[in-house]
Amino acid sequence: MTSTTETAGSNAQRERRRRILDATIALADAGGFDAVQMRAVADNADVALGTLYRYFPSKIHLLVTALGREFERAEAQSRTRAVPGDTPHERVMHVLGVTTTALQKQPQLTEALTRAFMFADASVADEIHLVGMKLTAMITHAIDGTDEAREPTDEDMAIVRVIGDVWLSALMGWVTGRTSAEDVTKSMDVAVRLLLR
Amino acid sequence: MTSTTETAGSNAQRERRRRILDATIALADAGGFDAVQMRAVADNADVALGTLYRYFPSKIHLLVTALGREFERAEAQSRTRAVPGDTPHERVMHVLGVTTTALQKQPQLTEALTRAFMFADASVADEIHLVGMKLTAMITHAIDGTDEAREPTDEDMAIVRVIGDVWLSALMGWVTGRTSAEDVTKSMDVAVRLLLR
DNA sequence: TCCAAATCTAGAACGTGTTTCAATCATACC
DNA sequence: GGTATGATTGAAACACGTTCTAGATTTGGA
Repeated sequence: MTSTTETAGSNAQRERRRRILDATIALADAGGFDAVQMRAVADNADVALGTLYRYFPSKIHLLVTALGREFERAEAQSRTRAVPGDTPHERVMHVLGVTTTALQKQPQLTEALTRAFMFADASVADEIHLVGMKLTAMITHAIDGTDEAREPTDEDMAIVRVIGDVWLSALMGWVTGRTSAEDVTKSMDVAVRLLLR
Repeated sequence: MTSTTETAGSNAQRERRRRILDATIALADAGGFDAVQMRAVADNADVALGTLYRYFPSKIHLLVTALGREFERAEAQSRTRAVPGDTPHERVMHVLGVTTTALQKQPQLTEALTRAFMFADASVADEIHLVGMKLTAMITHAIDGTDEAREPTDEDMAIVRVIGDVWLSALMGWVTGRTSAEDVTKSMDVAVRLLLR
């Protein structure tokens, strides 16, 4: 579960890394993507600018790594409980609804992390992949419900990927201020209905 | 068909606007998003930097407007011919395949325009909306085939939107170098199969 | 034709992501 | 303890999007 980068290095280095990511989340939560300024992150984390760049080679790496840490938390928590709902549609919509509500409560943070995710290039592929895995794990868990033993079929996985794509597009519309939070829920509902029938 | 902004102003102004958009496309085609530098666009279009900003308030506006112009061309052309294929699935995949192939031939241009599209905020909503309409028009046309008279149902429109979302996500993966062009076609095929059954 | 207003130009200047560098500090090994 | 190696610091510098300004040019109406 814990990846190499999170445990590598001395105690002091792990502490620095944690302070940097904490400062990133705090700044993002307060003011969104634009407020996550590298000098501000360095100051708040009590490291020099050069050190920040030694840990994270770009603002995008920094934000996507922070996103990965948050997603890890969310997915770990979701894994502990069965998802309520009688049908796959209900269960998937429940997970997406809970997630969307959580994101709505921290719109600036969501904006910062989503923008970084969308802008990330190939050099961030590993972190992106981690986030994608967590998301598909959450949705797959919802489709299967309590039937833990059931192995997801190829069809299931394809559906989950499409749902993830629609979710990302909807989120993009929301964080860029072009659609409302209800629109996100609505388009997810339509997509899930079309796919899980 | 022609919007206000495209025909407004004097001849000289329309010429300037055209030169600016031409320079934008040329730079994007040659070097992608990063190569579209505002000073370079202004130089190549033979206008002052301040004039460029008077015509387009930001780099994102500039690129999204250029994308709109390209899409307008593509959609106008697609409207002239019936889409080959016997089923909606075949026709949609044909349109998406042709489009993906065209994008592959100009990867830098695609990268520049897609990145701008993804980064655009609410202030670019009008231009974004135009692009979205052109895309859904193309896909709807493909679903209906030669049956021009048929009015698209709500279900059709919902399906088209989901396809558009998946397409955008796939494109994002491709332009950021995380997936291959075949992956784009493959995920489109899976999504279309799931939706048009 | 002439004038006022709008537009255009050239260039300086600012903010923020990123790079670089010399000096200092910490760590591991002898 | 002493030292080599690497990490950290502080600060300067650069790149590019964006803003601003003062003067030249164009335009549209009297």
